[in-house]
Amino acid sequence: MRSPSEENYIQQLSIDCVIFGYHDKQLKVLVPKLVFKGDFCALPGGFIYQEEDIDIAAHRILQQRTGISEIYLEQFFTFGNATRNSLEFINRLIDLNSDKLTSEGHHRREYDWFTRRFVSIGYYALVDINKVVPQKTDLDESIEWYNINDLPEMIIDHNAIVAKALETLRQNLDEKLIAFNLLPETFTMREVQELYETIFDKPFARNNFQKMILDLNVLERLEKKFTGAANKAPYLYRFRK
Amino acid sequence: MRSPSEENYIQQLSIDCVIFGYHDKQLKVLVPKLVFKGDFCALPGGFIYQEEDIDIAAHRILQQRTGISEIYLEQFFTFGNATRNSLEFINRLIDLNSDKLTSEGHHRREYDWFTRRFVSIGYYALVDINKVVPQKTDLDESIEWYNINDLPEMIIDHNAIVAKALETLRQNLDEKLIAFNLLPETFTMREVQELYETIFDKPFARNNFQKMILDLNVLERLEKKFTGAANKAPYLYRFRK
DNA sequence: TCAAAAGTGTTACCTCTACACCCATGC
DNA sequence: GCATGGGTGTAGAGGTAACACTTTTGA
Repeated sequence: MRSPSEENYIQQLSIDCVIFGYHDKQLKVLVPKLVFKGDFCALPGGFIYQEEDIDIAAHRILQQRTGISEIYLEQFFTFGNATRNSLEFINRLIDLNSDKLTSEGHHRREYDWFTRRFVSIGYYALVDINKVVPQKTDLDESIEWYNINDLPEMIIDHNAIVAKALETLRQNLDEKLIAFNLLPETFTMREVQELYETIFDKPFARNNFQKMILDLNVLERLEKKFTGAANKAPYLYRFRK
Repeated sequence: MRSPSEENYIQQLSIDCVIFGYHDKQLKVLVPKLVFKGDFCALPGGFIYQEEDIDIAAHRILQQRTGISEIYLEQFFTFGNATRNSLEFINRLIDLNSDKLTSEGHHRREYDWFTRRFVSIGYYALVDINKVVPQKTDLDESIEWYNINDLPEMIIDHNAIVAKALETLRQNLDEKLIAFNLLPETFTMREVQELYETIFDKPFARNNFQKMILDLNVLERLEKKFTGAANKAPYLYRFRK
């Protein structure tokens, strides 16, 4: 793998992705941790090739990290404060990892590439968490799902980027009917409701919620799902586009 | 004034502004036409200094073109198709203006700067059209307000940028109470209604509209406005933040 | 038979809409 | 007085929220 400074990327422009998943009544975000000492966490991100649409670049980055190609993806905001650079982060990283790194030749170019001020285009993705096998890059020590309320501290403004992504997700959820991207192929009405309650962090009345969702006319009712529990078996539903 | 290629700008990143005004029951957009032969129109735009927030850059560009500094301004989308470059436009411009231009030295650098692929951050502004004195730059032959339904053909994807801006404006209008930025300091209820009808391109019932707007609790009722017409004088209102 | 959870119905309430009416103004 | 446009009131429609009830399931 070549270094960013050797690739034919647009300079000082990056893409950062907030990948939302849902499991166990928790909204989660996929966050890699870098191989370097110091517990540096950063959103999955990347750069844009000279001849590449930004949407395509975002898809490429997403596929790299999740292993799946059909992903719901939406641009939501572009972050461009002048202070958005990795200088502080990179210097601390070098300080803590001086054994592995030298600051000459090749590394010098990398340093110059990474420490400049970047403008970053934010995308959020909604994925079925069961279909994703998180993929590490060479630079990742690990990549994990974190509960959105329990995110690690991330570099630069990445925590703020997640906050803005969540805000946009809430605004778009009803209008664009995108919540189902977070669920598996089939699901019960209770699961939909719990997802909504998690995203909006508030309860919904069960009967009214069911009515509201069914009135959207986007769900197909399938057979019942027998769970073995001592109660009426719920129907399964499938989202139809 | 120095040329863009000589300034310390971020490369391949630009800002384009859709400046909305309102007059005579028409929603208008401020569009400059370039000095060169060939009727080239382009949205007011510019570039971002290395040490400048993108919001500040947008304000700077706006102030340059409108002469006013307190402007309602909002980022709405970032346009980044790989085909977004001015190559075709610049070549046609040079063809048509070969008498004024040479392609050597200084101009060569300019050519290289302008013909690369650009990613552009879109902002829309809402201004009181009476307060604006449109300002030409060195490169503008003219700068004029165009009805949004009667825009000239603009370079690259600028017409599409306006369309997306209008879409966003409609979405944000009610929630963010920003329509009043398009009106003068004081206005009648009829003027507010006509503005809304223009933006949404549909009629509203007069009494219900009044109730809806007053229920927002953001207007202050002032004295009556006697127009000389043979009917009841309407109240003036002021928007209070 | 019972508890738990799913499905459905019903009513009260609020909001939005359409219609109606009255008021001020200048001719 | 009268035409014109502005301001306000009100009943009906439609939608939302709260409550109630029935059904299914396995222990």
